[in-house]
Amino acid sequence: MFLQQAGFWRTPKLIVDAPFYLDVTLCCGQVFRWEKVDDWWFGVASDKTFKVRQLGNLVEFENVDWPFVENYFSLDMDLQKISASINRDLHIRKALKEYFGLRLIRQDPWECLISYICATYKSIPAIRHMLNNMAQKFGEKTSFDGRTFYTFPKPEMLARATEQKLKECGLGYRAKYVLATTKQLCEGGFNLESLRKLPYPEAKAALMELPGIGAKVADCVLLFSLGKTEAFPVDVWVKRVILNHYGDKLAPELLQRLTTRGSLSNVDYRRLNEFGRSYFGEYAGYAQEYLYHYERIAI
DNA sequence: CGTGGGCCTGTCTA
DNA sequence: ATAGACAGGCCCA
Repeated sequence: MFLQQAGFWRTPKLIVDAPFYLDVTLCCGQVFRWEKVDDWWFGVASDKTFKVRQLGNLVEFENVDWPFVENYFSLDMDLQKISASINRDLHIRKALKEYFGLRLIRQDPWECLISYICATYKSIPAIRHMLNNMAQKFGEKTSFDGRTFYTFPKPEMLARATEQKLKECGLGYRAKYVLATTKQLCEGGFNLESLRKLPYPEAKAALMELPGIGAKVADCVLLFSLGKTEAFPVDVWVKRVILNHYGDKLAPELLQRLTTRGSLSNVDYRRLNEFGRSYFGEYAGYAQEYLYHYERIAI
């Protein structure tokens, strides 16, 4: 992965011998709590507070070791192979070319789950706001590099919250879903990690049993934290991508409904999801992320 | 079993 | 300024 290590021991500098585009990876909407100060990104992941930056193919980081960084940014995945696998048409080819090096982050499943319950019907700045409020109220305070951070609250901590307290974090109607799901994870026999072993459809069905988790949230959790690269979340942006660039690959009737109706029905979600997975294959989730980001930036 | 309407509230635009 | 629309959907009737 890296060819050489040099420099001051506290700040390892690694020449990464694999395509990696840090800024896009952290900006493309998969994670919400990273913060850029000058050219350093500061973040908390699984109770580790660290910073990372990229200068060309030189990646520097502090307060964390290389194996963690490599795993977190899934730099062990062969992006050339993935790219070749999803490179099915001219449109995605442009997205791949523009943002090559965008990586799917391996998030903590618990944090990912709560984050995406909160993400429903909200804009990214608002999601960030909610999650930071929750971390500040229920997480642990840490300090690093002269700055203050809060870890994402553990399930036991959040289980002690009340619906009112969560609403004060700006969650609105999502508060009761977060609380109910948290309690099921703490008390009930629901084990998030065990979903890794299940095939995609079964893991998805299991997630959708939890309060506040529909098909879209389940797909996000599976893709971003449980290693299901074939998951293909369909949000308003992906719907736009499909309408604008893949309409000719859909049934005319479906295309007609999508253009006339605003919101996506459960059935139409499933159809778009199935389209994405069958069209792009086992790495459909990577295709989704490149297309999503490309469409958002193009506005 | 498929569909339509309501929903908390932070942000952004006019 | 202040209202109004919209936001990475989910649940229930």
